[in-house]
Amino acid sequence: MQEWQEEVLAEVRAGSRISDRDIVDKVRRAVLMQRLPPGTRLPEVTLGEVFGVSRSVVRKALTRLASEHVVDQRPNQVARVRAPSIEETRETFAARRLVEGEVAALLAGRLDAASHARLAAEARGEVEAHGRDDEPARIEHSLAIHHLLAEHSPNRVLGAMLTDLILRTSIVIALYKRPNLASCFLEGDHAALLAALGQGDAEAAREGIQRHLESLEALLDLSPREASIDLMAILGRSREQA
Amino acid sequence: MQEWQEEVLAEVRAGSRISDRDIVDKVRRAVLMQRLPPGTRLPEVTLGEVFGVSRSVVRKALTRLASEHVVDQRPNQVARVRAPSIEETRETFAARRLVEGEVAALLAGRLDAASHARLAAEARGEVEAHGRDDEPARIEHSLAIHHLLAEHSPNRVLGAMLTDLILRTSIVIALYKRPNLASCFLEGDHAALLAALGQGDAEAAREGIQRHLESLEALLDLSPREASIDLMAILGRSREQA
DNA sequence: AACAGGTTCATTGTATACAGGATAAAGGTC
DNA sequence: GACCTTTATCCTGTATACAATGAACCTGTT
Repeated sequence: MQEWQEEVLAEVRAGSRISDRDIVDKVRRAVLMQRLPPGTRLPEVTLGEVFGVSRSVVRKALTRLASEHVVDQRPNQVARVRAPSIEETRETFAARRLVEGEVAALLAGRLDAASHARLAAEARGEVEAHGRDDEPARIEHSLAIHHLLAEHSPNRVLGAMLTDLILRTSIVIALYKRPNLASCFLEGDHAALLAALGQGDAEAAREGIQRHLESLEALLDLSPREASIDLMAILGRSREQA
Repeated sequence: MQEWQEEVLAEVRAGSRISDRDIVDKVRRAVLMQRLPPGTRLPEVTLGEVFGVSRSVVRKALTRLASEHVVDQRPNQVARVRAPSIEETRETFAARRLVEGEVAALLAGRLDAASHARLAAEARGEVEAHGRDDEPARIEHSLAIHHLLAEHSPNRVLGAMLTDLILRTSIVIALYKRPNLASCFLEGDHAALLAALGQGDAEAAREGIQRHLESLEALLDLSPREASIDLMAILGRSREQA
């Protein structure tokens, strides 16, 4: 809670106006980048001081983050960064396969040239970043691809659901990535997907997405943690004072 | 805004403690029952007086309702009951077909006896209520069936998404139901679904759900409204003083 | 040394006050 | 009479104060 306060404070001094949406964005991003590990306490006053606003604004932001499944907000208790279980991780991936597969199928053959070019550019950017061993940049490009799919979904309801699922899977990927793994890059997956989209082959696009997500999930370490996590959650101390 | 205030006030006097969740429940229910038609203004102070709490609690409730897509909350403007467009209605139904179909497929053959019995009882209750021409009761039973599916979904993430979609489709059904139609009852659909679930036939269950939802959507009047709704939304007055 | 009890502190829940923005009504102009 | 401007009112945005709950800690006992 000490180091990142300073980081955010710096960002705050640069930008002048702070609203609840800014707080949501910054916290979401910090969770995604693992600067705020799961279980981190997020007291309202502290956050208020960090962002230079009062508790009212922070409270609204926290409620929103809770509805995005980023933080856990329980009555009379400090909000904490959520730690999705292994089971929930599997379920989130399954849900995303279903939804993103459908979105890709709907999108097949219906992408305008500009959007397709934009997607292709991001895909190129991803392989290039991977070549440079620049994993953060690679992740940005990869996320951009999937977010573009969500944005352009002909079905906006599914698109919004997909946006949520992309965030949630990103969080659990960061959480459960095998530590020895340098990158979660799956060579050619995105290119193949774009090809299927361009050719208008809906089923190929759907299966391309689904296989891609299955491979991604397989890269994670989802072996049961000998109930250590459960014990932590139940009698848990010893994580927040670090 | 006058009549339902009294109703709610009565309910409030009965139950003693009021929290934001109670407000969410009551407003959600009122919207579902069309006691709060789309576009209804929901000022924070008024709601506060109705429920006997201050704006803080009301604000939290409204934010939650907004995240449930029940109300529209825009900066510096009064919250209003949301009026989903015809296009969004179609998209919501499509999303629900996808998600509920998958949930049904996952659930096929995996329902314990008690849950199956509960579902069967609700289905019987529905036909019985329909026989009595008691549409509100029929709706309750029908909703109970679908909510049970969502609750028992092996994939809890999909289950939560389904709960949200059930609410949203219920709202648009109330909104776009053909006025001459007495009931949205589809004879045998639920029974057939239960049979497929009991036999463990995943694909039959999925298709049963999907056909059921398609029939439901077909019962609605989703013909374009000659842009009258759009004009209303854009230059709109003249709806709230009623 | 382990445990039960009570006490203190940290943190959230709720209400209220004031400031700013949006809407609606009144007044003035063409 | 229609249109623009001005003003008044309503309503939300934000901050702050007080109450209430929960967690940590300290103490006294066995």
